[in-house]
Amino acid sequence: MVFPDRGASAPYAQVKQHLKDQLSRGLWPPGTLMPSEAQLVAQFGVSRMTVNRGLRELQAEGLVDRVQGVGTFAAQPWRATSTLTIRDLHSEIVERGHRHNAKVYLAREEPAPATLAQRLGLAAGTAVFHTLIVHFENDVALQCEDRYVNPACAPGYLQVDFTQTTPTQYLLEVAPHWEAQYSIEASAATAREARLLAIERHEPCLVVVRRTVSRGVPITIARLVHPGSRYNLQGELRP
Amino acid sequence: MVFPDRGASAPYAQVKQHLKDQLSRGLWPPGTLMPSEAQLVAQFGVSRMTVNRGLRELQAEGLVDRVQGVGTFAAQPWRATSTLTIRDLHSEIVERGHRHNAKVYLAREEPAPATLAQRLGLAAGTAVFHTLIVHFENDVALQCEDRYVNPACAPGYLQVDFTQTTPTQYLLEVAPHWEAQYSIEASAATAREARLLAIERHEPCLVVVRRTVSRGVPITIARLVHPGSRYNLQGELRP
DNA sequence: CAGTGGTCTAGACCACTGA
DNA sequence: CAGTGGTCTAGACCACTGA
Repeated sequence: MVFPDRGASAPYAQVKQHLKDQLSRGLWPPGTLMPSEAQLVAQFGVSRMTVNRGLRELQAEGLVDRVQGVGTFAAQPWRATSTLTIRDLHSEIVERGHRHNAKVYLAREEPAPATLAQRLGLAAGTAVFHTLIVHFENDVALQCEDRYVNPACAPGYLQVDFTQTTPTQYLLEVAPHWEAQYSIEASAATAREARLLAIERHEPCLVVVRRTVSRGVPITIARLVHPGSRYNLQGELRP
Repeated sequence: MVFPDRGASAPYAQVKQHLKDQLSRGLWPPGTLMPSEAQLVAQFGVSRMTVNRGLRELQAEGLVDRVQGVGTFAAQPWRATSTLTIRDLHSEIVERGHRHNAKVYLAREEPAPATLAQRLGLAAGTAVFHTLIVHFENDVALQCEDRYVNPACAPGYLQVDFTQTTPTQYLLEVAPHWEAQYSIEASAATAREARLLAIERHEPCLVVVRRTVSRGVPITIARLVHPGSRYNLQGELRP
């Protein structure tokens, strides 16, 4: 039995992989002019659209720079940005085969302090929803989630049972597409957070602050505090 | 004066943007079947390759799932991974218009401890290069860089003047293309790190551990310790 | 079987660059 | 001006899916 095409990937992928190999061998140091589309067409015996697709994907990956009217240049590889997956804690825990549960310490409506109101695009003093939830993996506290929600975006927020679903999951249903900005820093937990997470007062914590926007409207701001000894983020950079 | 095409982007980009808008309006909830390429060809009056490119890019962005023989489906937007730029500290400081300088506390050859040797793909006890450098922004300590280097990849490493260039910059010249794995966590500095960074013994620090590999060969492992009060990472997620 | 997406072709027109 | 990349077209063949 013959397997047609087994092991042989699509032509555009071959062109792309060939250039990638040469780049990683240092054949074209950063900034060097690489072969033109026409040259690659001749070299590989494929159409220009095929070569173009390979080059376009290399450009999307940050491996080459292309300038109309000039040519294609090897890029500085470290400009490639790395991808970091910040996943829903619930799915992360479940995927490890562990048990996730949550304790809700607060779920109420409050007038928004000035700074917060501004970041949510609301007038100071406007009522916002505020929840404080601790998430456990196999009964070990992993995250303290202090969250404010724009009521206009999720009117039913306070009626949700957050021992059964997470705010993230619920908000995704209400406002399916979104953008987020986040910052990651190390700091000590507040006294209350330390108590809720059952850690010592000065244990270093990984703090992620995330602001979520959907179609220009701020939806929610969350401060996610993780004990440094129990949680880390992993990622990779792969040109 | 007429500006031809001003404001009107390429047809494939229009198709893509149109679908993106509809998705963000919630027209197709996650998992829903979206229009086929043939339908979009009819709707937009463009060729199939044009529609295909728009859809392919949406797929690359994680906004749709495409299954051959079945169709195109709206994806779960939160599966999109966010990009986090971890930049060279030197360029970051210079770009802020500030002054960067470095103090080299250690630069020598050492026998590698077992764990480290394993992570560098070397036999235990093999000689490796070890540097300990503190980086300052306007004379404030921002990062303590504890780095081990595989001598085979950068034989001249110890001869470099690291007050003039950074290990990252130098290693990039020696081994231009690479992959990296990293983890980010919060922990206390060691006693020595606290002293070098001029911080209190228990100040929370953001610790990035990065292992760099080029063409399958480990090049270097670095532990980058940042005082939590002086440094954070920022990123965004943008479906 | 009809419908889907994956890919390629051989040509085309264009904007842009630098000599 | 010749050379470059950016994009589109109208067709093609294919693998795959589910009825």
